[in-house]
Amino acid sequence: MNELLYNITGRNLEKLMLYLEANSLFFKKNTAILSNLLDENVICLLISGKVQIIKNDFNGNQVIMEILEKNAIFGTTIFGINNSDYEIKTLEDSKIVIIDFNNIISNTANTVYTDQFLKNLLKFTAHKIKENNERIEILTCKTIRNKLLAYFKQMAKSSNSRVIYLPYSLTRLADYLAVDRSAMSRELKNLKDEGFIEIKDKKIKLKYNDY
Amino acid sequence: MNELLYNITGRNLEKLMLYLEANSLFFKKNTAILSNLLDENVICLLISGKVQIIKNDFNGNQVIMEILEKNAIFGTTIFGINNSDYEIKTLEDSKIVIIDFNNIISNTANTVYTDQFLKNLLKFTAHKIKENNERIEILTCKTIRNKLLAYFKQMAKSSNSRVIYLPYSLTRLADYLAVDRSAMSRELKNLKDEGFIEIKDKKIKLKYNDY
DNA sequence: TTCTTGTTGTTGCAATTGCAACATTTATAT
DNA sequence: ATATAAATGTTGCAATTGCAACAACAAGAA
Repeated sequence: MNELLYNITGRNLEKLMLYLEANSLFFKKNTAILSNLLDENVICLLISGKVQIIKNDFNGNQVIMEILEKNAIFGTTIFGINNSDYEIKTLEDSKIVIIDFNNIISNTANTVYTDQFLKNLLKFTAHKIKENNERIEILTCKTIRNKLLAYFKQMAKSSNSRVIYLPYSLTRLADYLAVDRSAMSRELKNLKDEGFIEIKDKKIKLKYNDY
Repeated sequence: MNELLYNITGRNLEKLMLYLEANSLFFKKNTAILSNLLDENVICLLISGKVQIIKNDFNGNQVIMEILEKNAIFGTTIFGINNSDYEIKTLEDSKIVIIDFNNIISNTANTVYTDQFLKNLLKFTAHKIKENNERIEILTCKTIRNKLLAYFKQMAKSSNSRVIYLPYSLTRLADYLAVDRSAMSRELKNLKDEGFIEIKDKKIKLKYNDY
């Protein structure tokens, strides 16, 4: 179940979709979607299938930003897909519900289900803000070492442990930190050699105190 | 009027505050606030006065992150004030309304005024996400030049013009881009010398085509 | 298995950057 | 008006980084 539809079922769900003028669309595999909506302000629920977000950087090469699975939530303006540098494409046949953000804000229904939907969405946006702020905190560090340490600090805090597990590959971590992978690899080695951390696969143990 | 209270007045406003268990607190000038709430999830409305957000960086020096005026909205977890590195302090006698985010999400009132409040807050969070995404887009550029160009591009897009006006000082711009001020100054000079831009005070004219 | 694709570690080198320091100018407060 | 604080421009230099290239390895598909 999509988190935006938490606690909304059956007849209420139907009424909600009607009220928000939600469009349920079906896209074939490898279809570009939203290309005509990039200047709108829409929220999309991926009901089934798989979708990827691609960015065309200024050199002309395409970078895969994210791959979204069932129940993912994505969108345009408010979710970072600002402009024509981006492309959204299905990787599999996909069913997507598209909702205009303005319909959410301007509806005057004030029913149990619209209320629940607003709360669900608010929870989602609040979480998104937290994620973004955490990344910004890291990205504003001036050196790769400090970026890594800031990242470790956040991970340690959220898991409440000085042993942390990388949720994805080092290659993707380098993307997340917005640094060169090989330079990050070098810096990880330095931290290891200097005794600050121990790494084994995706497990990192912090050996300093003030993390 | 605070934007979170848009379209909520009089008796409804009173009822809303009651329902959300909002606390209206008064703080003397130069008082640390929220220090006991940093692990909670609260939203604060600055009704009157002035407040600053300070970050203690790892070198021990304090950086003023933001100065907030009347009607500002700030908070803890969901608004980036994650941990003990931050301090929030009044610069003047200030009146602040504090609302627990959980009370917003979990209330079951479903009235005209709670509904309006949810929409107002949602609008605010959506805007915040957009701002954050824009900044992240800039911060992930690998060189100062590319950061500047990405920033210019966004400014040009939002003002729909290739003449843009910096909303704040170059010193603060350097902070926003998370680069050294003097290095940024050097790069601005390069862009100027190479004929890509013209700068006069806070006015920048973009002289290249694919912005 | 074999092929393909993606991840990781490593290193030399050139380019970029942060840092420190200083002079000027501009803004703000008294 | 004068003093104080903040913003800007500039530069040398050392440190950090991105980039390119390659080898080794792992994972997954055919």
